[in-house]
Amino acid sequence: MARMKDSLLPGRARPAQRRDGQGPVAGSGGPRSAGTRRAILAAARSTFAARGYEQTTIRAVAGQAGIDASMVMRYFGSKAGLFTAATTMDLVIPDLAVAPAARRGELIVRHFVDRWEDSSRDDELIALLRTAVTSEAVAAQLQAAVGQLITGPVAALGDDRAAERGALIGAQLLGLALGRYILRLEPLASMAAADVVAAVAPSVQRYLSRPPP
Amino acid sequence: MARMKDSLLPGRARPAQRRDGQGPVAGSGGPRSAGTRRAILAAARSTFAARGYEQTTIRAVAGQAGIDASMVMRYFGSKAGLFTAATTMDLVIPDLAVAPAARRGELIVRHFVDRWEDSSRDDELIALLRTAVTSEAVAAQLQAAVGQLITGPVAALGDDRAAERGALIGAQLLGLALGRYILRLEPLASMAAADVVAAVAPSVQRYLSRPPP
DNA sequence: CACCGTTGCCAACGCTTGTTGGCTTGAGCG
DNA sequence: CGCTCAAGCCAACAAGCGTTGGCAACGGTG
Repeated sequence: MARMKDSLLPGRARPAQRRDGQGPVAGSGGPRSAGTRRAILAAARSTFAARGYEQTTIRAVAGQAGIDASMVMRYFGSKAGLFTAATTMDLVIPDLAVAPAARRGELIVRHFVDRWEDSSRDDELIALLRTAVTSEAVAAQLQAAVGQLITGPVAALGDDRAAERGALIGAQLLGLALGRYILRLEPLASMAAADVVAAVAPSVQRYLSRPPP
Repeated sequence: MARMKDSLLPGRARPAQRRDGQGPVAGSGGPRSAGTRRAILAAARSTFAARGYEQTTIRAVAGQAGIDASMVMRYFGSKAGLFTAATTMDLVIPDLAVAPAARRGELIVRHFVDRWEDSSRDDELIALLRTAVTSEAVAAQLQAAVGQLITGPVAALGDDRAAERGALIGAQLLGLALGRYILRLEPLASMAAADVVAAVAPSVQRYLSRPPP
């Protein structure tokens, strides 16, 4: 089998599987050693976030985790499996109904900016965004995340056109993340989080409430 | 010299230069054969846009241009040189002063959306965006583009805080391009261009005119 | 103690990539 | 015709990559 251009695209479901039928499957959640597993995942998250998918090498992740590259393979089956395991976001879905209608835009923006500012966690979003841009499979993953995290709550308010509003809000928020955390557009990158929220929230508020065209 | 992880970062200024002192330098604009040169550039633009920098191989570009990979090297010196030559945007800077103040947001959004919809040209932006996300050098290139195309015209209106307004508008527009053309968030990706302009323009208008925090 | 599964490392395989140098072809010109 | 020079192709190189299989150390259980 060996290297097949390592495309991260579907069709490479589970190539690893040891030849002896028994033993835990490496790909999903084989509990080999919880400590090492966490070390690998932490190293993978930060490296994927810092360098993107293609420029991240399994050897580098292994080195940062203090183990050998073949260990990463045994734990996660493949580079694509490692990426998947490292970027399964724990979805904290905002509940828009708790805020008055006029402040829901601010609630959304604050929710995401606060999350991203916590640098121990925003690695996942950065890694996902860096990779989605060149991988259709990961792009689909991000589409789904936008659907669940944004369009979903909007639809839960009973809004028709929730899909359109969700996509517009998603584009605004992804642009914000791109400009602030990846491209580091100044002065956006060094503004205080509260100022960013204050600047962007009204736009999101308008996407939430504007009448259909 | 050979392969040095092909990082696209600075420091690899001009490695090509034939050993005989004469002859046109390959890197910048050597007029070897105008037709072939254009064919390579067109193939490079579409491939870089479609697959991103790392997943684009010189062999693929050469194949699409109907020539050999070594020809690409002789024309452009290196993969990084090819990318640079393929993504030098011809800046068409919008003049905001021609529109009344209340319609300048619409003017900006329409300017960029119209440009991107012309698929023969938006390849450059897509390629640039796909690559900027994983290359600091190209990210700097995009920063400069935002400065010239957005912050510049805003500043030309005599606005203080132009930098802040420009960065916010840039983030909104880049998010729009990301969602519509790269991630293809629905229904944003299939909306009519005019509807997109109508939806996003008021946000840009507000970034242009909102009072400081 | 003997057995066995786990954890880990080491060395290699096979493949792709950017890049180089030499060869062939063909047109222009004395 | 014979020479030159650009344009092009072919074959190879060196390196890095994901991935694999075998082997050493160790800890628990009979």
